[in-house]
Amino acid sequence: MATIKAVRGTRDLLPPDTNLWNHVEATARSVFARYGFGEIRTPIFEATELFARGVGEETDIVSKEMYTWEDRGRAESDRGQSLTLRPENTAGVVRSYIEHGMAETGMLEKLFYIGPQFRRERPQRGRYRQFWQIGAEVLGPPWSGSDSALRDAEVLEMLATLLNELGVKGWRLALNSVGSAEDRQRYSAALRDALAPVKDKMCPDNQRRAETNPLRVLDSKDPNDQEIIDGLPKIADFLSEDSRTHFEQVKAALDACGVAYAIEPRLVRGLDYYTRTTFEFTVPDGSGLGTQNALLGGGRYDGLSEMLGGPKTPGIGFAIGEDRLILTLRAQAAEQAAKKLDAFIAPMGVAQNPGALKLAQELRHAGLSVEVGDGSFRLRKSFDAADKLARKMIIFGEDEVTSGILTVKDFSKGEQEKIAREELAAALKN
RNA sequence: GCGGCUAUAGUUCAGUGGCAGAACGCCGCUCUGUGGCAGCGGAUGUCGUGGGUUCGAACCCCACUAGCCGCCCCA
Repeated sequence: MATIKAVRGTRDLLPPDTNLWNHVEATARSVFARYGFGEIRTPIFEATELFARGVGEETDIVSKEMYTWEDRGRAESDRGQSLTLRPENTAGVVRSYIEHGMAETGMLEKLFYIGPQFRRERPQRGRYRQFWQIGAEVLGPPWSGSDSALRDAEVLEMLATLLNELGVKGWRLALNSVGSAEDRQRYSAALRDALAPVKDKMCPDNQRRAETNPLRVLDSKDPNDQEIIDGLPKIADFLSEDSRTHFEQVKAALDACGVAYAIEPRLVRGLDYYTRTTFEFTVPDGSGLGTQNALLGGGRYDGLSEMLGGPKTPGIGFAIGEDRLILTLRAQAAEQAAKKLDAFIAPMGVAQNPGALKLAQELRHAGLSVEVGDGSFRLRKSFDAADKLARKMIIFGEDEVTSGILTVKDFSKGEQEKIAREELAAALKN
């Protein structure tokens, strides 16, 4: 009979890998807490319309990558509703913000999330159909200071701190401003005009983009088209006074904090809701990501709340590709020191099993990590198992029970000592 | 969604038309309370799935599925 396997583009995360996942998430939580972020958990599926309106009907994500189905509820109210597994989390967070009237506090909200997202793409290294994002959003009514450049810089500085604390090497921050929605509109029109006479000479992909989304032409990697692209109008020339000032303020604050960045006029992000500041953190070749070298991306989305029918709520946020972060850490890290248990108890004979379990209970209650072997194991087998799992092995046999003195082998030193049972927990902590 | 490469033991892989293999790992014994070394023995398996060619297919052909690499796009 055919065995059932994890569906394409999904995978199991197993120990010891999950240790690294937990480490990454714990570090992120710790950093976020220091910057005043609280955790939000939104549903894994939402009304399809949320993403259509928020992320943008024309984006690849919405037009061809979503897992969407029609609900079959009994109630008239939910029958036939179109639902979608979330392809990203920002729209859900903003929906929740509006729904719970968080704007009414007049305060800035700082929210972070960690969770799976779903996109139906061709799987590849660093790209899965169920993938994890660690993200955060800063949002609030305009009078909360949510549109201040200070917040952009704070978020970027926080990301630099997080990557450094995780030990990511060689990261690079690419920064750009795509301007307000109006700036973008004008720039897009200018690009279309500039491309019209020359697009026939470009590759088919770029010809298509010139029509549908001219900003994306800037991203093109096609070497033959670079000359044309270099000659296109620059976004910087289309920024309004406000947008320009805002961008300058972001840069000034980053300079003050010593966060290095590279201005990249061609950095255009694909989601429709981005305005003004956009950014991306990449890692160098050889960091385990292949061509998917974007570790995280984000930007400002001053109009998103209104697109979803909410009050004017400027915001800025980012999403880290946790799968990619893990790949990078694994590729960059020298041999990961395997986490070992504090002790392995080897009962000598099945008659000692109950007593061995009792000893394990005592040690575990004392805060130690302990595994128990089985009395049927030969001593040699116990040694083999213990050496793989634990730093020390406790021999638990008749002699030890009657004398109350336990034999403890320390694998790192290769030494063996006798320790009284009352002192065992304390001794194992060293 | 498009193109290329790949799929054999738990793992890494060899085998390119004639008995299904190696290394590591696993289990047992030498060796019933002192292992890791060594020696001996053992199990590894629908050769990704289905079909075709052939006296005979892991090997050649077709389809499918999955993985990897690139494109598109994105985290």
